[in-house]
Amino acid sequence: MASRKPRPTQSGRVTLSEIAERVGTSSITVSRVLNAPHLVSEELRTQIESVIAELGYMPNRAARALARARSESVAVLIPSLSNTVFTQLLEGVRDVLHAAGYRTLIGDTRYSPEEEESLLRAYLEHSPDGILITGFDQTNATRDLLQRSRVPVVHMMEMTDADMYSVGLEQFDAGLAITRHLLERGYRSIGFLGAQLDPRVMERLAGYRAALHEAGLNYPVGEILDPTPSSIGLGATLLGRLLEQAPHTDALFCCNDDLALGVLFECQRRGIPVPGKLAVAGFNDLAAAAWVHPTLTTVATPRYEIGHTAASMLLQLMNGETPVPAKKDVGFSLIVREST
Amino acid sequence: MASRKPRPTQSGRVTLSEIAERVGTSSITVSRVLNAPHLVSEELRTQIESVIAELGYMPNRAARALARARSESVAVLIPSLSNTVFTQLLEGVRDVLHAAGYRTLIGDTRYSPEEEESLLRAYLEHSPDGILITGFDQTNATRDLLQRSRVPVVHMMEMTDADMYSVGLEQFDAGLAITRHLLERGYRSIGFLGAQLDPRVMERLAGYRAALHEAGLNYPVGEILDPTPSSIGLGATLLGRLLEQAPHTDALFCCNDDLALGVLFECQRRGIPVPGKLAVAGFNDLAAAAWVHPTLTTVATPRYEIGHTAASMLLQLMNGETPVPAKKDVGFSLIVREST
DNA sequence: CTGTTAGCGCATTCAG
DNA sequence: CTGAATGCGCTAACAG
Repeated sequence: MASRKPRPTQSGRVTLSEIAERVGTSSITVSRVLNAPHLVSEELRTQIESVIAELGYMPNRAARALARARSESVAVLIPSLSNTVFTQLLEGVRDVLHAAGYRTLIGDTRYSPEEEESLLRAYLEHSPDGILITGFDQTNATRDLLQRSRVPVVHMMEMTDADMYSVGLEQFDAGLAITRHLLERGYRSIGFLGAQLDPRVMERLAGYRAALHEAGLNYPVGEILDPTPSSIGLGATLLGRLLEQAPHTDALFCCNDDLALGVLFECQRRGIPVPGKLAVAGFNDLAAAAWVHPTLTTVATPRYEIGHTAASMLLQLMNGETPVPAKKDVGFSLIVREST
Repeated sequence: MASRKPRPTQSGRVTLSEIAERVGTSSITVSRVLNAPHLVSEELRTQIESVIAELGYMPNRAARALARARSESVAVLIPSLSNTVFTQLLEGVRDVLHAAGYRTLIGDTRYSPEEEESLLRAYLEHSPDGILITGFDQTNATRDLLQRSRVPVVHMMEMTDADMYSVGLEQFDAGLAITRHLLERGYRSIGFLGAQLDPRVMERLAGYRAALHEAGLNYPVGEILDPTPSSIGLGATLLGRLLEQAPHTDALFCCNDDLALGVLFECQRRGIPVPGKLAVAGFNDLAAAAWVHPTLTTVATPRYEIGHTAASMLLQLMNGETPVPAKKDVGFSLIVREST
């Protein structure tokens, strides 16, 4: 009767039931050896284990995910892979999640909320068990997708008042702190160099302005804002722009260390003494900051810890627990070096 | 008769058959709208499409992968995520593979063949349709896994004589070229700073030695090899070691720009004129090289292009085509700047 | 402790 | 152009 052609054996890979057949048992028992070995008798277990080893059996995650409605994967969305700030964060994430048996699906949004939305849409098809996402600057559609997916989400890098799980630091306070430091050092014409202009940079800018304001100052001519991605080269360029626009600037807060390094290099090239003629501060405390000449004053941000903590919080959520507190502030520290 | 409790509806997500039911058709037709829309009548199609949009249907990749025995994902194994050399390579990979509808599973091996093996084992469970891997320094077990999986593989970064698909450059030749450049500039006591000591560094070292040899020279006292991961700080440290061990060194080839930058900074600190007293060359042409003072002579390596080309080659293999040639040499270029 | 039954969501095969 | 039947590989639920 049945005249249909069977599909060719698909993957060619060894399956649970092939192992079962070899041993003379059922596939569910083999499955148990893998997932709950204490439920299988010593004898059968060792027998099955040896066949598994012999045949080089390798479980099929797609089948498991389908049957269990859990993928054991986590989507991680960061703005950029070529910025070590985020790759260090990823290391913290990876260390926690891999130890717990999860895979990470890494997505680079290129600092674009639209790209983030599109990546999220793609990754949701994989039914991630959890999501780590950078900041709070999501499109409405992204927020909607997150909500309707009912997948636990932890936001990284910033703090918020909203009712969301998050691990980060107060970017505003950090901008405030480093600007206050410059004020304490006696600088008065303090400029600001900003690039990329993502939400964290804008918060630092707001902190900078607030610090000037509380000192009874303001210095709008010293603010250079450029939406281009940050780079050392851009730092050099923007210094040029600043010196034309506000030649009397005596100190400069750069929104990140890349810009600050570019500024330092350009100062060397132009023979501008740092900090004698111009003090320079950065943000993030990248590896070069401690070695460049003069060494760079900056704000150290605990990226690894953010990733680690956020991933731990997500683990709790994926286990059905409720992390307390829901928001963790990992803080920052002012690193005063030679450049100021 | 049937008294078993049905499983609770698993994911809660909208499925093909729910959409089919709403429209009054079968799930296979809905599937066709997604995968082969030209096979469905205009009328049914628009009707189905609107229900898909209305319900926010999202395909389940696990189910699709299981049914098609294809995951539409590619595993990418690189030594380090915190080295921009590899993140730029990943950008090339990503641009090609995402455009072709593939997801990338990124694995950071920490320069360890054993870690690489363990990651590969984990990722093979996802049935990747292809694999991109760095270099040729795999464990025997890794080679075996790759072979038996029958998944297409492309190796990145280096060249080989073996019969494998690969995209890279002759690390030996690059080391040779930059050392020849130093020789042409008249330097004779040319040292070598190496860290990490991965296969690519060792090839560059071999190229360096060959160049000295063909000039009738050798300078073993000027070779500093340290298995520690590269960093700017390590460059500074190793310079100190070199100056003790071989104070008459007049030029230095650092196995990468991180070390070279550390050397340059430390020279500034110690008041050693570059290139007056010591010429310095790096490798990779990282962003800082063109801006540091003095600007750094180095070898530019086309990382993005390697990733892009390797991914394109892998696409061909996954489509059942045979890439010709099987090995692509993307070359390198000597960038001569102020430091030599 | 072990096995049977059923089904996860989708796509291939073949028959209309 | 559309649909029914079937199975991908695995595991939850239940019954022995």
